[in-house]
Amino acid sequence: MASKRQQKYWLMKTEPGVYSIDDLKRDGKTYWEGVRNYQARNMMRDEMQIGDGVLFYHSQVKPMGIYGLAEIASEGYPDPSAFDPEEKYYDPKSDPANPTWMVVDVAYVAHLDPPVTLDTLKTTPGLEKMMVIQRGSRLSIQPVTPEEWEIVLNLTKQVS
DNA sequence: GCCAACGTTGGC
DNA sequence: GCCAACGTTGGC
Repeated sequence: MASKRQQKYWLMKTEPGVYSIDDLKRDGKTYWEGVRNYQARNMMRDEMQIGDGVLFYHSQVKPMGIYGLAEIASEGYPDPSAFDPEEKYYDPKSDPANPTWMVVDVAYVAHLDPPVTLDTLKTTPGLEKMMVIQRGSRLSIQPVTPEEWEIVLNLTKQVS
């Protein structure tokens, strides 16, 4: 067995009206259904590993920003919502024998209090390259560097 | 509510 | 395989 590789860090975006950090706290764990973007799919399928850190970002809310922490709780597996015609995320083109879309499990870790707002991210030295602050950045799953992770956590307190 | 960014679709 | 049209995301 290969030695455990370095922990990686991610930012995952949701609208609180769809799935919020409060929902995740209530559920403890969820699977990240509904991603229909190949770049994001590839990260879940190929790169995420159990124990990776997640910045839980909320869009479409005031103020926008990082509201909590989570962690990756499984490796990638086929997205069940793609196969269910009743599901909003149903994709008739995805063949269960050769699934197009993948999910990972995501487990609750903590709320951030206060949340780290988008405005703060934009004005904090060291975060200039973060994908989430770039204009037109629509990717719902983004890689975060260890340095960025460290800086973000130093901007707030964690509460469970 | 607007509209820029940008991924996807479909005609050719 | 190109690229214009279209739809969606998401900040403002």
